[in-house]
Amino acid sequence: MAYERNLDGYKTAIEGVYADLRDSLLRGEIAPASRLRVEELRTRYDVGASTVREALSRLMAENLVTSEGQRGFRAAHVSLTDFRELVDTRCMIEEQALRQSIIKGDDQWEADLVAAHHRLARIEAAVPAERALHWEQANRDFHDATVSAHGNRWLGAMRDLHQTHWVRYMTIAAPWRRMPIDSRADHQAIFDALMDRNSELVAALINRHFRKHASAVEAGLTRK
Amino acid sequence: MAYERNLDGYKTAIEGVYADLRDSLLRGEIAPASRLRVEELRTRYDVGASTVREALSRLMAENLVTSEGQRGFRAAHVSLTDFRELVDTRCMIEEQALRQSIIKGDDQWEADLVAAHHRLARIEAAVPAERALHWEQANRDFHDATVSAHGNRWLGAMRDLHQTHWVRYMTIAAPWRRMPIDSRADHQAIFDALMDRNSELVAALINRHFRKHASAVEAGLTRK
DNA sequence: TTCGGAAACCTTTTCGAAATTTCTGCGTAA
DNA sequence: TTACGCAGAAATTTCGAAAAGGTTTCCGAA
Repeated sequence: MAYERNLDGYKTAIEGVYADLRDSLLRGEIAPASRLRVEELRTRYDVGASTVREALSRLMAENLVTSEGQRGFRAAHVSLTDFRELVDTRCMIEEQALRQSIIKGDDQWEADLVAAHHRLARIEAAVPAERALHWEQANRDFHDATVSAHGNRWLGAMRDLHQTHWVRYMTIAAPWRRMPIDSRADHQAIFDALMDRNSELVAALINRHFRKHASAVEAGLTRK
Repeated sequence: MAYERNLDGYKTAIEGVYADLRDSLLRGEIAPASRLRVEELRTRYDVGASTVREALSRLMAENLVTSEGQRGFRAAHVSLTDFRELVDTRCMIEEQALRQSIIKGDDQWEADLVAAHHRLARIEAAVPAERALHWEQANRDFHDATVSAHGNRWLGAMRDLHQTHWVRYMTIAAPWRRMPIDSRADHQAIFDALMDRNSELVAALINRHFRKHASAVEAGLTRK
């Protein structure tokens, strides 16, 4: 298991280990529920025991890692039940963020949204090769732009957390599912409804949109 | 600043320091935004540096402590803006948890709710001396009982987090406000609406109930 | 006086070994 | 066969000192 990581560019060693470990967890390189032995990580990153422990402690903040007194750390477990609960709350959070954004959104919000949607639409209309390269980022930017006017940090933090775990489930259970077949129409519809400031329609659309993505993950989770 | 703490009863020293520090933070014994020096805490609890650091790292999970690379830890800051955002999301979360509970609630939920409401009503009808002693716990138990059937761990975790910070703001900004004058009528109305499974009414009542509490805190925060 | 820089000081961060606890495998007794 | 217990191994947790980085103070030059 000899692989060297680059921990440069971070202010402290803890941050470097934290970032790399987080990345491994989100990429699915570390299996859910597997043990994260301090001694093992210590040699992998070539740092002290407490540096590793502190990085792991910080990952506990995002529920990516769990710990049980005197029994070490583990990667967060995954389950169909857990994922379904995640989807439910994610829908709720996104819906609320969108409703707030529609209420508070100013010209700047609209302008940013138009731009983000334009970029995404271009990519979704492009050939598969290009899509694969940029879609993920453009998709995320678009969704971020839709809610960018909500202006509530607590809501934002919850949204980030749910997005993080969503990505992890995607990677673990449906890594092939890069871009859902019909997301282009979804995004157009959401964009139009937002420009109309039609909250009810936006709410209905985003729920459907998310649950469509979710079903692919559920299928992947069930298969195992 | 010589005060001895009891760290017994915890599996690890980290957990003990974590629990005591958390308590101090919630009691307002540690001022918001004040620095949390490792060296100072080290001597206070008579433990090693990394034990303190890890306890602080775990408090970061709950946003009770912040850290900036190479510049140590600080108690979370408070502000009127932050509190208002907290209140908004707390209302949203509680409303959703209640709606889910109403949908999923079974006989057990109803029975527990009746019992919790009964206990709370007794205390709210009692003489001030007794109220002061038990109201806080009974109030919390009642609200927990109202949402106990929602069955979504993500929602539950968010709810706990918001409740934690709510308590902190209460303690910091309005420590005298033990029991709002008219919470008795509020709780009765919420209870009745729940038994009727009237979601819309419950939603309206809980928002009003929370914002009533919140205004006392806002006044306290503004005064400073 | 004001500014720049350097030294002294303080704090955070990092490490590795020691202490503590849990896990594992094996032998013994019921 | 199953249960129990007890070493030995393995892993976690804890400590305190040393290294690294930030902050303050003070001195001299402009």
